[in-house]
Amino acid sequence: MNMQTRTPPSSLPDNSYGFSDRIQQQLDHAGRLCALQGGRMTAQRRDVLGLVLSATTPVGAYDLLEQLKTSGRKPAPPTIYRALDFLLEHGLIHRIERLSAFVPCTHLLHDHAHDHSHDHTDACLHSAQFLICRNCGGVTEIADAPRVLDVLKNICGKKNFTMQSASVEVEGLCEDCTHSTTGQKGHTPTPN
Amino acid sequence: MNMQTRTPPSSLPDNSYGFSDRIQQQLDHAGRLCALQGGRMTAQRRDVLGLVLSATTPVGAYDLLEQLKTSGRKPAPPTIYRALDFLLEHGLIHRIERLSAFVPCTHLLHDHAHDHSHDHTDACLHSAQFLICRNCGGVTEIADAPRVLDVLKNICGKKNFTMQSASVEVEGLCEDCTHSTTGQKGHTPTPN
DNA sequence: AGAAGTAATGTAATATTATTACATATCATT
DNA sequence: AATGATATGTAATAATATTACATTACTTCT
Repeated sequence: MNMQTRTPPSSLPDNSYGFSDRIQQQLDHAGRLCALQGGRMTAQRRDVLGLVLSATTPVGAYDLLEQLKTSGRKPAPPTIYRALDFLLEHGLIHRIERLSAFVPCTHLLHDHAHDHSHDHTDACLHSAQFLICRNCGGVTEIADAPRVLDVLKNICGKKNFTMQSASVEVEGLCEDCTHSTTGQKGHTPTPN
Repeated sequence: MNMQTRTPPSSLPDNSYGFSDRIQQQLDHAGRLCALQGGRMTAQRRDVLGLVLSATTPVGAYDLLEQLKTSGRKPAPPTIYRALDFLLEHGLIHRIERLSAFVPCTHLLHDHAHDHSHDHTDACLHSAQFLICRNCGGVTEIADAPRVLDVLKNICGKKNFTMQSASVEVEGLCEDCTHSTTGQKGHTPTPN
């Protein structure tokens, strides 16, 4: 292996990055979700997901690459892209096309008291809607808007188009940035 | 200048590429539209738009670059990106984020017997919806689906999000490709 | 027409994002 | 332990996009 990093050895599962308890819970939940789909949540993938979960705004692949380097690994682009592909395929993250960057699926971010795995899979796999703020860079997933997807399904039905995935990206100014006159990156986007 | 190309000098407006009559009409219409917005439709921009109009599937920036080289010019990337930016800003083309490629705005493709300029500007500027076929590469703009945009506006209203632009991209199989069992790129996408 | 200012284009270099191809290692099962 | 499948390492390169600065062309004003 190559685990002679500065991070102290831990009995917890693979916490090379000192992820917060909350994020570790999310990671555990993600692990369960992808196990259900027959996927293997390796340490590498877990770390990448953890980094995406830790960010307050979408993260680029090469950003992640840099961050991964601070651990004991020396990853190259394919490493990160493979991890991202895996996470995308299992609906754990989404790609924001307009930013070439990645965010966690919102379902991972909320409470996991009950088993919402079915909801998650149904709703998130390869489809998502986002509000992207041009000022603060914050991105909000609008998972509570099934209507959008319904309308799209309807249209596709009429046109005999077989929908496999869909993305909706709205760019503009979030509530906070709309009201701030400063024109500066005036606030921290509401964290995930 | 640099107009010693093989293309014979023409009395028609800048038809370096031998665009069809239909495309020239569309180009003329586009010229009128962007004049209304105070834009200058130069020969370069016209040629780029013509090439986008001529393609049956979305075209990448570097594809266009190659094609432009066959004329008397020796363009570099900024040339093409500037032209594309101009055309985007004036709602004459759209960018398909998932493909990093460009298509003409559907409003240019249909008949221009009457003045739909207002419709065009309202509807196309910075917002569009697409069905993207993974098999044949064809892309259909669904301009007849204001409902999608309405739903989005509604959501943004509730969240106090100021929408500046929106894109909806649905990926899957078009009607023809859904029905063809071949698994091959079995047909030419319905032309623009 | 000539001068001045603005808008557009040319050019070289480089940044950013993503993939290919092939070697090695790890895991799960027998 | 041997096998096959899955995952990761590594080097090279492809594809997409931007920066910074020089030059040219258009427009307007006198």
